[in-house]
Amino acid sequence: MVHSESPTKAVCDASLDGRAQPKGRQTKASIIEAALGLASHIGLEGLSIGALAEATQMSKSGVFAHFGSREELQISVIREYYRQFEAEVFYPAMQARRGLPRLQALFANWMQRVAMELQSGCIFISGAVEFDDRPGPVRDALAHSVQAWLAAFCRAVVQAKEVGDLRADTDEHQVAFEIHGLILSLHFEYRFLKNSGAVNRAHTGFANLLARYGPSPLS
Amino acid sequence: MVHSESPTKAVCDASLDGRAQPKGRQTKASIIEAALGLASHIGLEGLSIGALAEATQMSKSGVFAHFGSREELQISVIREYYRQFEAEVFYPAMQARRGLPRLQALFANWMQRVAMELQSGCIFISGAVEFDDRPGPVRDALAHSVQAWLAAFCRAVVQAKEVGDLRADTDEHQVAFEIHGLILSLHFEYRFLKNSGAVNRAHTGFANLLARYGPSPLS
DNA sequence: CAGAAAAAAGCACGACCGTTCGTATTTTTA
DNA sequence: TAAAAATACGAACGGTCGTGCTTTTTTCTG
Repeated sequence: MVHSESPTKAVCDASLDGRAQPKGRQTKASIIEAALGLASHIGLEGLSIGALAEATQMSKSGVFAHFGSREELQISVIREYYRQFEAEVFYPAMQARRGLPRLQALFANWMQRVAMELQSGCIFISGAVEFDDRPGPVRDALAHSVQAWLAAFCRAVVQAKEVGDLRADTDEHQVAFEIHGLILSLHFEYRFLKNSGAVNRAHTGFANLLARYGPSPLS
Repeated sequence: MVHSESPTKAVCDASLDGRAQPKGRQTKASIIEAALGLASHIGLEGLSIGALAEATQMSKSGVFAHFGSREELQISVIREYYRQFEAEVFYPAMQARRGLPRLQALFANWMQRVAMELQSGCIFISGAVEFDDRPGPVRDALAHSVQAWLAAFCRAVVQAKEVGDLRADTDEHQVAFEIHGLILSLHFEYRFLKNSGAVNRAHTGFANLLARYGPSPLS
């Protein structure tokens, strides 16, 4: 419950006091926050209600009652992760000028979020691996979030084309595919192999990409 | 080191008959094979001895006795996957000429193995996500296998440099990083998002990479 | 402040987990 | 072929899982 305040539902008053918000919602929010912390370490599948109850100093049934099922809990975690991802990766980059600056900001924030924040991993990546063979509502929620983000990234690439920062014949999906690859490779090498050189390689890879897709000096 | 050719123990006679091999080893091998099949669907962490017993039509304790612990079973699976990876990705590509042809063969086989074989995923990738925060012998075995393969791939890049198929100033680790990214992006989009266009994007990405690192026409 | 409503706890369940142990059955060896 | 060794089984253990039910406690409201 550091800052977690959902601007969607009620008016925001958590900064003042938690009282105008019904008690239930705010403990639910704090449960989700703890769950997100756990899930980013051990994965969505590793998330257990027992461990979550211990982490929040509650009883298992007390935690459970807020969601009604484990799947609903997992979906709530996915939604919260998406919200934070938006808030820390997407929106800040929107302040940068359209085109290359915004693209660079998006990539930098993405890198930061996905691999470099101490400890916690990215549940878009771990979830993709856990649920690639497991259909159901959790997978659907995850795929929906991931696709929303990738689509947003693609839009930024298109804008960069329109502004003239990328060649007019650039295939935005190809660019997104390759950049996503850099992120995934960074996640793999930095998080799993503990190879800190991966950070620079991701930066270099991004620069190489821009050099290739950047406007040709002759046109 | 992709050294471990690992027909280490007995002479290979499984092709003829299983009889010269002690009975235990051959059922153990069949257990591992079934375990590998299970693990590539549900992950190394999802592998359970009960499910494995059911798949092999054995009792839980009968399966268990061959390994002594679940971790040892997981490690056996990792070793077997590495062996198959070697046999299907690495060795076949060794028949191609050093340099670009071999690099292309390695990449093609890698793609095939990692994402395109129906259903089963890559436990190097799923394992990396499952064990990036979980120290222990399983993680060590996995990291060892992964690093052996990545090192072998790097060697092929160096050879391509030596032969003159890549620019002399190419950083082989950077190339490996970016190609690994293409594989991971393929795995992500093809396996999780079920986007079949990812196959062509990986190919295109590889071609783009070669164009960049290929010998400059001026030198 | 009282009563209604919401929230959390307590308890129990069936299922599955990895693991152990004693025993029956094979397979290998002498 | 008989003894010895390897192999498989069945039952059971303590533990954790997700999930229902009932009761107690807390919070909100008139």
